Amino acid sequence: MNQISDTLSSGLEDYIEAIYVAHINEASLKGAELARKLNVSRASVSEALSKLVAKKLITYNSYESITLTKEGIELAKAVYNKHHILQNFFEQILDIPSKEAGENACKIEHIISQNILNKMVEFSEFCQKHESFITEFKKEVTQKCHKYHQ
Amino acid sequence: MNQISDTLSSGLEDYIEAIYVAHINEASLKGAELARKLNVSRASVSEALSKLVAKKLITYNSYESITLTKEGIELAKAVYNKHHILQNFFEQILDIPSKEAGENACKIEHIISQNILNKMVEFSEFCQKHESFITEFKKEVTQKCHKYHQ
DNA sequence: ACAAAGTGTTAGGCATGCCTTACAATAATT
DNA sequence: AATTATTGTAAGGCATGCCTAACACTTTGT
Repeated sequence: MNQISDTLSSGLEDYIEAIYVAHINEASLKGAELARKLNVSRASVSEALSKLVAKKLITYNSYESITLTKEGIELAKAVYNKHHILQNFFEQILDIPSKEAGENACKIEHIISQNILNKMVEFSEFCQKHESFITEFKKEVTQKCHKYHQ
Repeated sequence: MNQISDTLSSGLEDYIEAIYVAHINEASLKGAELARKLNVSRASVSEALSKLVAKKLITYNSYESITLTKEGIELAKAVYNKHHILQNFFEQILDIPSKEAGENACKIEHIISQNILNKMVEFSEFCQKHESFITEFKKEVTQKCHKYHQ
């Protein structure tokens, strides 16, 4: 069972997301390179790619570069979008440094509900229309920090 | 190794958090009850409790109720706080229904960085001082929904 | 006191995902 | 062409956490 299920484990989502990033950059990607990108062993990548092939999300032959199928692209795009929504929200609204925002987004993207993500987008848009609000917030936080460090 | 490490796996965090909730409600809690609360088998609870005992976070003898040690309380409180910050943020700021907010908080609490949680608190406080902002947001979202469903 | 109900534990398994080691196959370089 | 570097895979393990089944122990209620 679960050969071609509709959802991916968070581990496999990480792999397909990384493959998608290469795809939109029109960069060719082999297993060894993917292992470096994700900081895992080549063996782990090998296992993961087999699973993604079994689920028909990628096409892959040893020593060639990895290709996403149509379904793979759709699925990867969904994960990638989640990542971006979170990253933007953390950076733009909460004023979190980019690196930290990205690291957190990477983990949360696998478990957060779509409804919350949608609300995050709406909230961001609302904030853009009331620009001064976030500006004010950032100003206040900065002042607070100064107080603590005086 | 890892008998008494300083951090808990997300699974164990769930257990200790549930134990803490009983603790602040001054309710006595046995393994079987915990299993029902967390929707897992008694066997899984048994394993988890052994680990928490080994880490000296709880005291537990079969057929008696579970007690948190001082360290256990500290650790549980930290997890519990994270949960609350997330739940509040989702409910108050993003206007997410309570149940969904709680379910998401339960998962995200294990992986989100403290810095983001702190910013969420600050942002919530800032919003409270500018009450109309969130009120406006909720109003707009509601209107949007009506448009979609017309 | 004894049966029934509730509680706890152990053993054996499943699924994820990661690792190292060792080996195989291909690519690149001399 | 031969050597070296890179890449891929298979085997065997580790850690998490969850499950069922079977059995043991305790508590409750008649």
